[in-house]
Amino acid sequence: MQRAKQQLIVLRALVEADGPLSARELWSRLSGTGVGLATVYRALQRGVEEGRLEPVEGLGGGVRYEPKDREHHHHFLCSTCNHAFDLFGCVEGLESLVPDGFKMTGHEVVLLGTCDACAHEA
Amino acid sequence: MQRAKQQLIVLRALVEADGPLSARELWSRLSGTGVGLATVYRALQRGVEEGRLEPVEGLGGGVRYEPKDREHHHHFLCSTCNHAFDLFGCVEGLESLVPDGFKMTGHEVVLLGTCDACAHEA
DNA sequence: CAATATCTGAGAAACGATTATCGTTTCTCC
DNA sequence: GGAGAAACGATAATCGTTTCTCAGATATTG
Repeated sequence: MQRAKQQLIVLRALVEADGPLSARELWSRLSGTGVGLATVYRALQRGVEEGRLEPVEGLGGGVRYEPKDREHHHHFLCSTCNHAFDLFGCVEGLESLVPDGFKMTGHEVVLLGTCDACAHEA
Repeated sequence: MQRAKQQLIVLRALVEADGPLSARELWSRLSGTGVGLATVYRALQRGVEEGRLEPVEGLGGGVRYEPKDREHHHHFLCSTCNHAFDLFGCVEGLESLVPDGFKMTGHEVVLLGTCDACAHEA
């Protein structure tokens, strides 16, 4: 088996994904490549250290990761397949929610529902 | 020690909170009452089963709970003290983010930053 | 008050996610 | 090609969270 490029395989799979992936989601997409779960974690950890990846929490169960060079966006979480999709665009009216004395430095928006594929099944 | 009302103590503490609490956050607020962590989990589990409580995920680390009878609202997560605060009001423009074929059934908005108390320290 | 069912706190156990360890393989550089 | 560094996959160890177990306390019913 070829080595030393396993971490690149991991990062490439993340770049090609249409949304943030958890370590295990990523690993299951690499079945057949022989890449071990430990290597997936190593690639994610290094990616974050080097500033290439961004950990994404708040999508139900565990941390997911996405490339850091994406434009500002949010996510859609399918409650059937539990997959997270990138959504481009943003919302308005956030500032009016902030209480006096609080300082907002960022925001997250998650839409919940059913993705296209899952809506057509059932 | 008085018994049989321990679960009420737990639920009351949750109602009085200004945001959703995790099991451990709730428990630490009850130090001095003698209520055990297991009882906190039991009260939370029963509260959810009976429809009184709502689990809230996506606020960084573990599930939090809040009374289900609150009006539609969102949360502010202080990145210093890690406390979650309720925010009343909502935002506009969510529908435009939904991709074709997807069906949105709900949404979550989390504002990140520093709460009033933490902003005045440092 | 007695019999029974429920509730409780403490700690053990289970669980999933992540990290550390190990012997081996591959890479880099000369 | 060879030496040393780095990366690899498998699996064990760790960590925080949640659930389970158990003996005793409390409430309920009659």
